[in-house]
Amino acid sequence: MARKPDPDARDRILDIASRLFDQHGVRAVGLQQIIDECGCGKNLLYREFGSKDELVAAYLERCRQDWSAILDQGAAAAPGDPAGQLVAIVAIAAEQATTPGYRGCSLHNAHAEFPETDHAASEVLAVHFTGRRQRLQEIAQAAGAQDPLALADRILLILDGLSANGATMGRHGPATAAVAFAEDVIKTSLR
Amino acid sequence: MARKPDPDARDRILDIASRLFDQHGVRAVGLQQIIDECGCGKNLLYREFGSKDELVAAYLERCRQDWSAILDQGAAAAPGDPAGQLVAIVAIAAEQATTPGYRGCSLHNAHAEFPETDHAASEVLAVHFTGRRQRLQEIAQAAGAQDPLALADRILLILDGLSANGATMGRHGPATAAVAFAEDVIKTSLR
DNA sequence: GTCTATACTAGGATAGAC
DNA sequence: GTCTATCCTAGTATAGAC
Repeated sequence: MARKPDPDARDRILDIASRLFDQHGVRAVGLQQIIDECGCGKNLLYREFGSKDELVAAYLERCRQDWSAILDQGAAAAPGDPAGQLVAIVAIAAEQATTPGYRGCSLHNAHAEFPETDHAASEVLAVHFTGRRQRLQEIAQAAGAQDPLALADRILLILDGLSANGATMGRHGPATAAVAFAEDVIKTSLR
Repeated sequence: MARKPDPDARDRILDIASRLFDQHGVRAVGLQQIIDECGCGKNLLYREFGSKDELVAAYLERCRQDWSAILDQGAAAAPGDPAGQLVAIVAIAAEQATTPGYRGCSLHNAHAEFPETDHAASEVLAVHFTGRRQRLQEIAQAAGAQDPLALADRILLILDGLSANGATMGRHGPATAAVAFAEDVIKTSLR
C-alpha cells in the first residue's frame, strides 16, 4: 500500500526546528535531534529543505514574518492613531522580552551565529532589518513626527535594546520600562 | 638544555582566540583553527585553559573587563559631570557600533550561543549585566536624576539597542543618532 | 624542562545511498 | 527509515626539537 504523502510535513518539521533553534541556538542543534523529535525520516527532511542552511533560512523567513505580524498587530491595535501604533508595537515587543525563557530576537541571534554574508540566511536578515525600519518610518511620518526617520530610529534602538537586554535580564531589567520610555520619546518627537 | 617557558603564551592564545571568536562566533571556531593561527602546540592551550569552555570563559571575562574600561573611560571623559559621563559612555559605544566590521557585543552574542546556565560563561555574563546596570545607576544618581534606576535603564536600552542594531545596520542605521538620543533622554530625566 | 607537532580516540556533524 | 560515507570536533597521549 502506498502511504499518503503528508502535506503538513514541511510545517511540522519547521515547527520543531524553530522551537529547538530558538531554545538552544542554531549551531547547537543537529539535524538528528530534529529528526528524532519530529519522528520523520531523514529523507523527508532533506526532500523538503535540501540542507541545514536552507532549513535555517526557512526558519528565519518565518521569524521575519512573525516580526512583520507584530507590526501589523501594533498597527491594528490603534487604528487611525499612528503614535499609538508605535507604542503598541513596543508594548508587544516588551511583552515578549519579559516572558520567562525569552532568549532574544531570533534574527539577531542568527546574525550573531552566521555573520557570513554568503549564507542562505543573510538575505532574509537584510530584508528584515531594512524593511522594519522602512515601516516604522512610515508610521512615524503618519504620526506627524518632526523627523520621521529620526523617530523611527529611536524606536528601533528601543526595540533592539528590548530584545538584547530582555534576553539577559528579562523582566528584572529595563524591559519593563520600555513602553513608558517609548511614550515619552514619541511625545517629544511630534510637531 | 632547558627551553625557556613563554610567559606571554596565555595572552597570545587569548588574543588570537578572541579575534576569531569575535569574527566568526564562538561555536564556529575550532580549537585547531586557534592552534594553527597561534602556532602553538595543542598541549600548551590545554595546559593554560583546560577546555574550550574555559577558554570561552576567559575570553568573555576579557570582554567584560573591556566593557568595564568603557565605563571608566566615559567617567574620565567628563570629570565632575555625571550627565556628561553618561553621554560619553553612549558615545564610545556608538563609535564602536559604527566601525566597519562590528559584529555586536561579544557578551550578548555569547549569551545567544550558550544559553545554558551551567556553562562556564554563564557566571561571567551575569556579573557583567548586573554590574553594568549598577554602575550606570550610580552615575545617574550622581547626575541628580529624578529616578536614577529609570534613567540607567533607558541608557541601558539605548546601549543594548546600539550593539544589537549596530551589528546588523552599522553606520547606515540608527546607531549614528544614539548620542543625540541619549542627550535628550538625560536632559529630561534630571531634576 | 618547555615547548611544537602529530597520532589517536571517541563522538557527532552533514549528507547521501538504498 | 536505516545504513553508510566523510568530515570535523574536543580531548589525550606520545614523540621529538630546542
